[in-house]
Formats: sequence, structure tokens, C-alpha cells
Amino acid sequence: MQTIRSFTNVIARLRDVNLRPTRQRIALAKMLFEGDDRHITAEMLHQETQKTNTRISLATIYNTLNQFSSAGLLREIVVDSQRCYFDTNTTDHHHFFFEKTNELKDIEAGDVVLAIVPLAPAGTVIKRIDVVVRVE
Amino acid sequence: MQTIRSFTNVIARLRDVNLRPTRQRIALAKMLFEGDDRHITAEMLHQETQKTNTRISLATIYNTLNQFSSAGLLREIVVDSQRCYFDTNTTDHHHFFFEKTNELKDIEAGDVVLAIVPLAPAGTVIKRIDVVVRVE
DNA sequence: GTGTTTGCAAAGTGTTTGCAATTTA
DNA sequence: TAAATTGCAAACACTTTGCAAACAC
Repeated sequence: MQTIRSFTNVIARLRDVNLRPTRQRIALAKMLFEGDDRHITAEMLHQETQKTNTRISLATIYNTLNQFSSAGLLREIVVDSQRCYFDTNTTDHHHFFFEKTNELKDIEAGDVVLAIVPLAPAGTVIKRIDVVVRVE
Repeated sequence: MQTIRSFTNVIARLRDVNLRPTRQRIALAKMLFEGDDRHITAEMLHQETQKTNTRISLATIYNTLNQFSSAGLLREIVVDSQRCYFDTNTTDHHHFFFEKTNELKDIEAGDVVLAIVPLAPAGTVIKRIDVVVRVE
């Protein structure tokens, strides 16, 4: 059965990263990791839980997003100094940011290629290169 | 005389963008636009004013940075969802962000080159492409 | 003088935290 | 039952705003 399989998948995924599969984490993981890749904020997720009679406090959602992010299940995207966005796609890729709607969209791999990558300043290591194409 | 010339330059620059050259704006413009390019936050500028007996309220600094930015005198850089950074270099260029110290550094033009630039999604126009190289 | 700008204090956002109650293993 | 997690409310950090006093022209 689809629901049972995905349920156990989510639990295994949480266990893998040493997070106890609590009711809240399972519910959030299912929302985040089943279906297509998503770009979400804490507030968006919170509203989504409320529509589905899953009662999870906003504080727990913030904490969970940060835990998932530290565990490598999510990736934080910085595009706006007002809000934290998280991406369920943790592979290397870049984003369009729609300034009118505050929405994010993945750029297809291959549609952005850096011809020259700068050397990290002495004593440092490149952790990540973020390319944000701001459109309006 | 150096001081008088720069003083009048700053005033002309403010007038150019239709901002009345008030005591506060002149002081901030001098701090920002004389000398080398800088990456600053409101709080950093505020501390700097306090060290030089220039009394300017934090609210005015926030408002002034936003006005300068709208006027094209500064450019906002989004690297951290906690703080707004402004860059006095408004020409096209990219940044290193040092995650340990929260500092920004320009990447030399030519050290980042996009080999392929994505097409803007239908109905949109690219406003800007930001490349942030996060180092640690 | 008239309209603009400032500074203050208050309000507003988004996020984190301390702690008692609850849940997981 | 021991350790981890949750939810609440309070605290936080950064930023904006309303409004009276001060300033620019």
C-alpha cells in the first residue's frame, strides 16, 4: 500500500539522520519529501499543517526545519533578508527568484554554468556557490 | 582643499538623486562614498557615527540606507537572512561571503564568468544575477 | 512659511529559547 | 523510566512607522 510504504520510508529516513520519528517530524517529512521538490518557509508549512488538521506548533516547525537542514535533508536558500526558505532538493542547482511574488523556481542544471570559478581566499574553502537570477 | 571639495561633491551627488543634503545624509554619504568600496549594515554604520561624534539615530540610518539604495547610490546584497548588507560598489560584480565572520568581499571582475545564462521564464525579465561564493 | 526630514518610542516581522508537560524507546 | 521532543509564551534581533519637533529652501 502506498501510504504504508511511504510512511515507513519517511521513518527510515528520519532514523538515518538520528532524528526520532515523532508524530510531528513524520507529518512534516511526508509533506516535504513526498511529491515534487518544494521551496518553503516555516509559515507556509505551518499553514499547510493547519489545513490538514495536523496540529504542529510554529516553534516546532522552525526547529524541525533547522534540524532537517542540519541533517542534510533540506537546504537553506538565502534570497530575501526577511524570510528563510528551504529547498527539498539538496543537489547542486540554482534558482530564479520572482521578486513580485517572492517565489523560487529551480534553474535546470546546465542552464547556468560558471566558466570561471574564483579561487577561495587563502585559508578558506568554498562551501557552496549560490546563483540567484532575480526576475520581475 | 580636499575636505571642501569632497563636501561639495557629496552634496551634488545627493541633489542629483533628489535627496535634500541634510546634515545626516551628508555625514553618511561621506562615510560611505569617500574612500574604498564598502559592505556595511545599518548597525555597522551606526557604530561608526557614534565613534565620530556624529549623532544620527538608528532609524534615520535605516531610512537613509534605503533611500540611497532606491536612488541607486547603494546596492543591497542578500547573503544572510538576518541582516541587510549594502554595497557602495553599484557596478556588476559578485561576492565571497565568509560564513565565520559574516564578512563580504568583492570577487574581481573576470573571476566569475557565467558561461550559460538562463533564459528568464516567460513574461519576466532578468533584473540581476547574484553569485555568492560561500567560504569558511 | 511650507514642505521635508529627523528622532524617539512603539510596533512589526520572523525566529529562537526556557521550561513544564508529553512522548519515545 | 530515562532521555528526547513538544508547545507555549516570552524573549530576541532587525527593521519600519507615527508623529511632534527641527530643519532646508
